[in-house]
Amino acid sequence: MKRTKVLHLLSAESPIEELLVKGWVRTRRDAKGFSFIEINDGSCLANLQVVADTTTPGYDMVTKLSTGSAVTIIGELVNSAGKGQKWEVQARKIEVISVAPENYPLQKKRHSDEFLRTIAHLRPRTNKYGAAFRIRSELSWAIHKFFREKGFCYLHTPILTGSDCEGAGEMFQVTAMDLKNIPKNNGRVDFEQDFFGTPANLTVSGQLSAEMFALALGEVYTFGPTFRAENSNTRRHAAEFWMVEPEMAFYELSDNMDLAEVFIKHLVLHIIEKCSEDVALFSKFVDKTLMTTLENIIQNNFVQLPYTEAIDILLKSGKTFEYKINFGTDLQSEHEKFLTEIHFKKPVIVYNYPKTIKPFYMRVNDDNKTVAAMDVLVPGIGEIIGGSQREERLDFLESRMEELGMEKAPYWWYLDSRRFGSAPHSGFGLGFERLLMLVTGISNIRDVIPFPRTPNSIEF
RNA sequence: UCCCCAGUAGCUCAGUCGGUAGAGCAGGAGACUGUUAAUCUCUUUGUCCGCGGUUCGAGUCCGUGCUGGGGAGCCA
Repeated sequence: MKRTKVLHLLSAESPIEELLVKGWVRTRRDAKGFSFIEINDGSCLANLQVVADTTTPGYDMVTKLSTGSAVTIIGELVNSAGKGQKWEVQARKIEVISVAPENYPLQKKRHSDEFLRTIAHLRPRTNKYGAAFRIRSELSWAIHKFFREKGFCYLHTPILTGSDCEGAGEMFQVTAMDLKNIPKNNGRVDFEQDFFGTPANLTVSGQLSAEMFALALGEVYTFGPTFRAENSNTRRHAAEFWMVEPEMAFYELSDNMDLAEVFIKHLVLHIIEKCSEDVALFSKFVDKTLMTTLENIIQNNFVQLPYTEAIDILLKSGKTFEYKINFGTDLQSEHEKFLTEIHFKKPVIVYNYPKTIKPFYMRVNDDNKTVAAMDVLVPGIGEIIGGSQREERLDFLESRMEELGMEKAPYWWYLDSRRFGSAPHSGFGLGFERLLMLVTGISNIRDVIPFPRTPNSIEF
């Protein structure tokens, strides 16, 4: 007999005479002569209630079924005689696959997120984390679906990179050298003897590679792991996270901003529709304002606000900020919060930042003071997307690199794209985990990553 | 890296003025019931984070280290 999943049983249209279901025991309630066993197999949030009585083959083992035990049930799907569920399984045979002993760490009660992080290998067995990781999966699929329907190519950019100054933060160095016996030349590390013959790092962004493919395939996106060796200790940062980076030929900044908005709205709507049961758990137990927040994102136009106007609003707010704001300073958390949570109360796209605080590849505007950059800020999370129109003019790009004291030689291939058939193009990077935090209301990035990596933490 | 807070039973926590520790849940035993994180009775469990100090006496006060959390910076 073929195994049926709990998800399908609970959404059955009619009774089923014989079925096979396997899963893990969430809880067991004994009555005189029979027991209720709740089974979860991960296919959905809800448990399946199984009723077994003393005549059921295997019943002698039922009383030993503890939370976490794995079982096989053969039985019949019938309308439940009790309240609280439509269907239940009347067991005909129960086989115990394994019994979880009394020291099984997950109990039938609420555990703190901090404790569950210490048992990250077991926490997906809880309602909350099961829901979070089902949503993570669905959100990944939704991203691919969105781009596929728009005719984007999915691009795999390298994880290992020889570029060491992409300006996106501290990088993890990668080497095949014996660290206990590093080859030296005149007292310096001799990278010529390393695997690639030159220093190598883990990628901090696939953008520069993606630009090359956008200028060939038109519209591309990457979706993969990204690494930052920043010593960041916050609930919004991880050393290893996933980033979505679309890159589009012939897109100008406004096209870029419009895509970012449509993208986020599409994904939020998708999750509300496809994961309603899991989302309901989060809005009930994790963040009571979640549905309001998500509706707000779907229904309202994002504010598109030039950086200079953002500065004006902040200056005229009458609020005293810890960090003084004026043209040329970057927006701090407190400023982003003010704009998204107090002033506009919805997502805000700030664009045209001073070129002094943005990287070399962003397109310089006609005022020669600002660049065509844009950051999407959302209430509660802050920056979720950072992007720009890229500088497609070779002379502008080279003089920017010179201004910043960058060595041009390693970028020969990047500059080549501006020599041969250069064209306006734009793109952005979206922090996948931050989007997950947004749609679940989970406030710590460590709780939306299966096995999170943060400073001093690489267990599991 | 900086600032703040916390660390007590397997888990979540309480512990007054400094006098050698307690509850709920979990575990164990029993009762009862188409039960819903079932209920009721009985019951086991402690390196009070480590080290040092003050004191007749420290879970409690002081110093220090470690771990965790929140905020800031860096950023997605």
